[in-house]
Amino acid sequence: MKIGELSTLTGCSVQTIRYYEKEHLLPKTQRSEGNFRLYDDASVEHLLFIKRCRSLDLSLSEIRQLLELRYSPNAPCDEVSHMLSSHINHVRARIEELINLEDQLASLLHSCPSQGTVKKCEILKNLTATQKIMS
Amino acid sequence: MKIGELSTLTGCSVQTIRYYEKEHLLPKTQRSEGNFRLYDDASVEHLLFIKRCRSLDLSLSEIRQLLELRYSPNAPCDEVSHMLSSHINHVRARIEELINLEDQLASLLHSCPSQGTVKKCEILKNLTATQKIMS
DNA sequence: TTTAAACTCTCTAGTCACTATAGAGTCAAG
DNA sequence: CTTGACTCTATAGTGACTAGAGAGTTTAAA
Repeated sequence: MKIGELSTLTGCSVQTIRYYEKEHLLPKTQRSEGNFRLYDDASVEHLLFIKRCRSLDLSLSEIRQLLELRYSPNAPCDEVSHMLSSHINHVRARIEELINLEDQLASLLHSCPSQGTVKKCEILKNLTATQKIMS
Repeated sequence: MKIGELSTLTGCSVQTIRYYEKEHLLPKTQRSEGNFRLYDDASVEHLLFIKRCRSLDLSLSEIRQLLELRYSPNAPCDEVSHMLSSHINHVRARIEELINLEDQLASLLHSCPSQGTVKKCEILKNLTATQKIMS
């Protein structure tokens, strides 16, 4: 199959597929006479693996490592879980940050009744004056 | 004061300050005879405002808008709270996404005892075979 | 007075994971 | 035989910086 079909089968855009090839996440394929990339079922599989990893927010370089492991059947598998658990730690840390942010933003929003003019806006005052926000 | 002092006073790097100027978040300053940027207390204030907004994850273009409002004392202040509440919605949506992600990653991690080799690794199998992860 | 260190200047390129475009070539149907 | 859909490569843009080169300026010590 050509790149367009791979694209519709996997839901990755054509440009993204070419980009993955350039980044060595996909191996270079055979080409047709007219220099079109040719793919097979294994390519679909391979690309879907990448897509699932991306949907878990793994970086391309993490995925590259996973792909290497995937094709090294006798490697110890704890590398895989190690990577995943460090990744989950990042995610958890980011969640903490965002929840904190949400609190700050909510306090800031409550601090101003949103009537009147900017001159008296408590939000802008709070952004100007202090790191702490009074709610 | 020169840019280095502004940098230490605000905790923004020198490059970042110059970048903000280029992006019109900071006005162009006076220059010394030797072409060094010269700042005053108002600059510190201004930059700290930007920094606080960044710490709330507001984008530079959102901050540009806030700065405009800040210097338009008679503008209605609900633009400010409107921007903030749409921002908080983004933050909340992102938190939802990340919590979902965390669940998926945790299931994936649990699916493999992390002993043995890649060949039998349930994590890789789950990443390969299906979108759903068995825990 | 010299000179060395520390600071500043502009300009350019790199980061990440794409996305968008230009301009050219290939292929299948009408 | 031409139109339209597809594909190719190469380049530039996104956001918010960060890093570096290479040059000029200022300040302090020798």
